[in-house]
Amino acid sequence: MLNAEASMFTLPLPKAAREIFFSQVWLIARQVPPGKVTSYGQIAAFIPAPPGIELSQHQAYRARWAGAAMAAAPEDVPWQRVVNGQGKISQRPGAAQQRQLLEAEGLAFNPAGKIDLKRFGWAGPPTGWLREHGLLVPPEDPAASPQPGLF
DNA sequence: TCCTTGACTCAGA
DNA sequence: CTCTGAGCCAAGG
Repeated sequence: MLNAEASMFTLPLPKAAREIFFSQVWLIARQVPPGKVTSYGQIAAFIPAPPGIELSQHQAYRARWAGAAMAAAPEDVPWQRVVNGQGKISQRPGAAQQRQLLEAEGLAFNPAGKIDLKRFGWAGPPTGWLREHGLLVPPEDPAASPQPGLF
């Protein structure tokens, strides 16, 4: 155990791996259209483990690495469209501005400060785009695609 | 060199 | 719905 008290810990990402990973986060974040949001974890799930990083470590930390990437995002990245997996804005200085920007794009927040991801959640990039950029294509939900020939 | 500092998510109870 | 625990460190001042 490490740092248990002050909220949450860690992000072990060596410089070389970080450069690759961050640029992929930004690439995906730039695809999120106005009026939609995605989450740190959803973006991160499209990105393969960077060279030299264990898969288990990647899976444990990639969402927080995505957060770190957004903190360092270039001007042209719509950082406000990335929220946490519960549909809430992660608490930090700048959170108020994020909410303001999203409301200006037409997003609605419930009294708990939560966005309805069924309504405003982004489906993610098209499969072809993901493949072109060397990103991971998520497995299809078998229940979502009806079998041809079956009633 | 020591110390601080970190935009997360998921499963279980 | 809320709450907990687990994941287990590299940079920069």
